[in-house]
Amino acid sequence: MSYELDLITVLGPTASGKTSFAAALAYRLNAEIISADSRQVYRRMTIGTGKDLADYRVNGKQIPAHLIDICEPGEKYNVFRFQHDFHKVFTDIKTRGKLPILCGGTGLYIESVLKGYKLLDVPENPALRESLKGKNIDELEKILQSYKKPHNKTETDSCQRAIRAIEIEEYYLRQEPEIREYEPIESLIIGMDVSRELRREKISRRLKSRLEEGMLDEVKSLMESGISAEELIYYGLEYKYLTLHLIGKLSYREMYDQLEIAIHQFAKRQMTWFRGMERRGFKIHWIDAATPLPDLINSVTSSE
RNA sequence: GGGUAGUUACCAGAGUGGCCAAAUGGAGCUGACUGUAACUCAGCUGGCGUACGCCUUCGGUGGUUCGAAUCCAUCACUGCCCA
Repeated sequence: MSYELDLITVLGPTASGKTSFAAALAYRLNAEIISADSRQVYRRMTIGTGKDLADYRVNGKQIPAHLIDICEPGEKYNVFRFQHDFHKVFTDIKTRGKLPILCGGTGLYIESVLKGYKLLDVPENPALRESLKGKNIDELEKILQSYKKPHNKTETDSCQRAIRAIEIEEYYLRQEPEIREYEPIESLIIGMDVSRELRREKISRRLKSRLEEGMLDEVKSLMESGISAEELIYYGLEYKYLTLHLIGKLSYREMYDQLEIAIHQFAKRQMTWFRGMERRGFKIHWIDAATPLPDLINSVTSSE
C-alpha cells in the first residue's frame, strides 16, 4: 500500500462496525483516527453516543482517536467548530508523519472537510430568534430576500433553517466576519455496506445491550449534574427518548419502541446522505460489513 | 347458550348508497440539506401507465339497486356483557 494518501475516510450508518474497522486499519497502517461524530465530542455521553472506546484498543495497542470527549455536555458544538478542530488535528498528525483516518457517521461534518466548505463564524442570536419566532416559512423567505445576496446558499425549506439563514445574513450586515478558508482534501473513502435487514437487526440488538449496560443511569447522572431535560432532548435519539422517559413523558415501553424506530430512521437518513455524496461526485468504495474484520483489512490493504 | 359491538390498505382508524383506491395518523420507501445535522424538511406508499386513464380491493357468499365499503340475508371470526 502506498502512503501517498492524505487521508482515508471511513463512513457508514450507525452500528455498521466502522469504528472497529477503522481501528484495525489504523493499527495496520500505523495511523490515527479523527472522529467525525457530532455527538461523541461530548464528555460523559458515552453509552448513548455509542463511543465503543474498547474498540480503539487493538492487540493491546491504543489507537489514538481525536475529537472525542472534547467538550462539555450542554455546550453547542457545530460544523464550524468541527472544521476548525479537524484541521488542527489533521495538520498535527501530518507533521508527525502519520496517516489520519477520518471515521464517523455525521455526513455533513465529513463533507465539510472533504469539500472545504467556506463557513463564517456566526454565533446564535437569541434576540433575533425570539423576534422571528412564530413567523411562517413564506414570511421568513421574504425577509431573507430583502438581503442583498446570500453569500452561501443556505437551505431554507423549513422555518428552523430559514431563521438560521437570516441569522447569518444579519450578522454579515453588522460586521465583516472572519472567513476561514480550507482547501478540499483528497481522500480515499471507504463505506461500510450493510444490508437493510442486517442493519436493522444490529441496531435493535445494540439498543438492547446498551440499556443493559446502564444507558439510563448515564442519562440520569447527566441530569443530576445539572444538564436540563431540554438540553438533553436537543441531543436527539438516545438522550431525547431516555430523558422523556425519565421525566415521565413516556413509559419505558413507549421509550423503547419509539427510540428503536428513531434510530432506524436515522440510519436511513445517514445512508441517504452518503448516496447523495456519491451523486455529488465522491467515490465511495463500499465494503461488505458482514465480512470478518481480518479479511476486510486484508482486502483493503492489498488492493491499494 | 343469550345479548351486544365489531371485521376497511403494512398497522391504527375515518367513511354508513354515487364526489371512494377510500380521510387522517403511524410505520415503510425515496429524496433534499454549505451552518443546531442524532437536526430540519419534501415526495411516494393497491396493481399497470409518463399522463388523461384502466384494472383489482373495504371478512366470505348471495341478494336489493342504474349504482354498494356503505342497505338486506346468511356464514365465519373477534371483543365486551349476561349465563
